[in-house]
Amino acid sequence: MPAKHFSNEQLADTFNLIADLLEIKGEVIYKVLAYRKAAESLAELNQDAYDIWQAGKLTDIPGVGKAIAEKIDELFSTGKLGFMEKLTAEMPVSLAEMLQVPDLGPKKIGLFWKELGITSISELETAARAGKLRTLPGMGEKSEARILAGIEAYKRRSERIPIGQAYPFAQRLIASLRQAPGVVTVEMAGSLRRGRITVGDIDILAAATDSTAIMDRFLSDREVVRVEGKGDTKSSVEYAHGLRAQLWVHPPERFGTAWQYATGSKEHNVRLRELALKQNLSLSEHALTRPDGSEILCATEDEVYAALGLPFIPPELREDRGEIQAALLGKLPKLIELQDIQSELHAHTTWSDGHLSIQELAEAARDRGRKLIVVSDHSASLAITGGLTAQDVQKQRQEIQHAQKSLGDSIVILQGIEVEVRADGSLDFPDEVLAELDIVTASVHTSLRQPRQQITERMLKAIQNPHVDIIGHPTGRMLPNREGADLDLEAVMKAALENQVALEINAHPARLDLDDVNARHFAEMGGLLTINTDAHSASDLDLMHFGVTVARRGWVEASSVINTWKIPKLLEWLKRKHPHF
DNA sequence: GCCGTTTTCGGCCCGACTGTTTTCAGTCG
Repeated sequence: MPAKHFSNEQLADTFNLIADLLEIKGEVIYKVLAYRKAAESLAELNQDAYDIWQAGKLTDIPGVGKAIAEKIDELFSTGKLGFMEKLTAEMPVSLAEMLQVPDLGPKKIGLFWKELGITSISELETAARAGKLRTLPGMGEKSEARILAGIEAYKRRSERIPIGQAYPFAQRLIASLRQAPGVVTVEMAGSLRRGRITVGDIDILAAATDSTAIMDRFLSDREVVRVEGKGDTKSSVEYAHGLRAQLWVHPPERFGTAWQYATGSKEHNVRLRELALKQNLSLSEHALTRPDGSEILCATEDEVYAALGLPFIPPELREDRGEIQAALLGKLPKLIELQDIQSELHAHTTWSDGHLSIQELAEAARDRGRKLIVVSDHSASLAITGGLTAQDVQKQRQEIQHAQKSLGDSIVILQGIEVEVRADGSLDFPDEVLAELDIVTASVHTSLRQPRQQITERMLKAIQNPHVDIIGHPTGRMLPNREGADLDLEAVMKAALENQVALEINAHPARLDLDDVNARHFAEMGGLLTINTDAHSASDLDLMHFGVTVARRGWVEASSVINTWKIPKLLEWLKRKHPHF
């Protein structure tokens, strides 16, 4: 049977588009939600929907029932979808994009389309400027102006902000808000607190008995370019570059429910509310409410979860990926913490493109509590970094010994390398040199666009080298714009497991590679991970928490991460490929 | 359109803010 392949992502896009169009058309909302749920579920799937289709098990996918399974079947069998063709004959697809405009929703898009024939954002802008919108029912001058402001905001708005930018910005904002009089607590919430790699906006939650002072401070910040909304309990603003933030203020005795609510994810909160309803409790940001209207107030999140019979669920797990079920069964993982990190196994010095000498790097690592640091400069073929040749290794060894003598037993310095995996899968150094080094990280920096099979085989070849300990930033992605290599990660993980190679979670916020989902999968296979900053300067060493957050989002425990191990255990592990230990 | 340890039919999470309205609809998170 001729069959066309669609990725899970493509299927999800299709059903999301159907949902958007149906919603604008005015279809009952639960049908729309059903399509969105199916799309979400497909996007999150860690298995190819095509394989599930071939096995005839589409309806095993959560949110996929008879009707949606038939549509997936039609897509795979014929490459087309009659339902979609009929829908797009009825209404232009460009209507769906209008949903991206803030303060513009499906109802108004439907109204403008049916009454004025408006089908795109630019047509909407023209009509608004001509004052045509205000004449419609439910519309007025203010609504028209609000839509124009929304269109302006949409044009300014960038994509989601990388965590590396949003996090420091949020920290400064919170530090400022904490100075407002009468404020008890100010905390990060939303996707930033959950550690998503990109965030749509910054969510902040404050506890105060009177919200006036902190709201004023929030709204009058000199970096604010637009106030999107303001109230006693909730306000939102936009800063330059399209970055947005919102602030909720609740009384201290209700801070627990409020923080839980503001942290999300939305899907986690829906599951939690469903669980509450089964216990005859209604959960909101204000309280848990019994049927008679009496309230259970929670000042902490612990109390919220405890009231529902659950242990505390760490924010990084709150993505509706099985965490509530695991909590009910008492099977939540004991997540790795920043304090568990003993060693930094990936850092650069002036021997390649780093900014610090070996001694300075070791001191900086020691000052941050590390017990061991690996000097892992680039190898020579990555010419732009001025990397090491095999001949440089001995000279560098001497400098390391010198630094070790000077620093005594305050920190252990090992000699490693970030050896380049060449385009053909061979490594930049001969095996004898790799064996002599203390630890070897192999990384891909070039020819990342090789076809899937070629780059996968190249990676497998590197993993099978008898002296490779770690694969650095496995996919080579750069956030937010450069996609990683088209690797068969399943095959890479299997080979890494067989060859006792650890996969890196690179903690630099531009990489965060492996990602959370794959780190979880590999750890569940029994694989070993390592979390490293890839530091090129002293301050880079402070980025470790981003990598730990990725691991936590991947349900990873400290025992799976080799640089949490005590030094003797780590050295014992290295011995298997570096006999001199 | 999906789903079921209260249901195969009748539900499907909860509240703030805004604007257009005199009690509510739309949007957002």
